[in-house]
Amino acid sequence: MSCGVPEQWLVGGDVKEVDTEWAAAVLGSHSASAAGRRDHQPPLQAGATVAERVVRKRGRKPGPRSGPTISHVEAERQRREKLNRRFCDLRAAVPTVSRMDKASLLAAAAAAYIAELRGRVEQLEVEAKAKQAAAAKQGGIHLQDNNKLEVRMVGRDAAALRLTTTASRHAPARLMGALRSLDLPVQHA
Amino acid sequence: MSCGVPEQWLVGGDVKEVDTEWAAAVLGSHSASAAGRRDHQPPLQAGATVAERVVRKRGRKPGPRSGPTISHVEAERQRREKLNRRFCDLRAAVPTVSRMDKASLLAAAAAAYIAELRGRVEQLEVEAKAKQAAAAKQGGIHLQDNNKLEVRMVGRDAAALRLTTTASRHAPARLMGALRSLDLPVQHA
DNA sequence: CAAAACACGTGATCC
DNA sequence: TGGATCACGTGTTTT
Repeated sequence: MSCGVPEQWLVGGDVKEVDTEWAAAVLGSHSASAAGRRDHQPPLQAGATVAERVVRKRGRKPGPRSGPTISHVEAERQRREKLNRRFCDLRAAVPTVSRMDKASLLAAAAAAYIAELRGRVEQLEVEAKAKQAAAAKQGGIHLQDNNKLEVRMVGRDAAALRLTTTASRHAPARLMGALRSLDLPVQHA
Repeated sequence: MSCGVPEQWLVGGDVKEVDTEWAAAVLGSHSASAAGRRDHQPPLQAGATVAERVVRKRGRKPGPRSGPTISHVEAERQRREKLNRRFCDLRAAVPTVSRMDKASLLAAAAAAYIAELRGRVEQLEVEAKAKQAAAAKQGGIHLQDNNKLEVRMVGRDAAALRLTTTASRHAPARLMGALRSLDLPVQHA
């Protein structure tokens, strides 16, 4: 039931002029509040609260203005609603079961965004590297730096390799990766 | 200047007790507002507004409460601030020159999020396909039969490999081919 | 009860 | 002018 659709928002048909005896408490601290909290079903549970919403309107003028104000509050309500809808849409997209504050959610979203961009860049770089590798391939084996790979056959069906490199920092790991990428059954490291 | 750091927040040193003659308008519609609008530099531009913030404090008790309220408002302010920070972080991550409403921004973030996830699964699928293709490649050496490849590290930058195969006809040649395809500098065979 | 999170109405401000 | 967006203080609910 969480984050669902409006679900009969503005329930009780006639919503206006609740005729509250307000005599004093002139334009008191904007009384109205009453709202169901998270999980967005345009927060507000049916009951008495709908009335509470429109309290405040009687004598004549609470403050300087009265005309455009009521329209303003509605507009603001719509804005809030839209924003929360977006929040929910994002919650739906997030993997972790959505028990997040809006703040944390935003953080996650930003993280995902940069991750997405970084991924793009990475893939492009990879493609570029592939190009380069393809260009350099036909020459077969070229000994850049002082890298050496000695292969000595042992019997008919066994080979002993000795890889010696200077510059590479994680040469072993890269060798393993390369071998694995060949789908060679590596038994032991 | 947009979305920057606090930049001397709470500027004017002494900020309290603006001594507003408030006699009437007891706890009027929470007067205080005054804020620089978007682009978040903890919204509020230096000037007179800083004072406006702390208006309302005089006689003694505006309403029933006075104690925990002032703490509450501060907490809420911090919450808002944090949230807006997140919003800015997200704006920074977004490519389009960042002239977006919070709502649109959220939408974009959600879109990016799902894109990111979709990219992940896509890449995984691609990898799986690559594995399969590599396995099916006829030149390759795959682990059917009793083929084994033992790798033993010698020092930090040297590796000794031992390839044992049964069925292959020209195992050594194919090994060399495979290694060559990796663009590894092979010195001796 | 206190702290945190949310929703609401309202005053500004910009276009 | 008026609609759209924002920040703010406060009341309410959740933990």
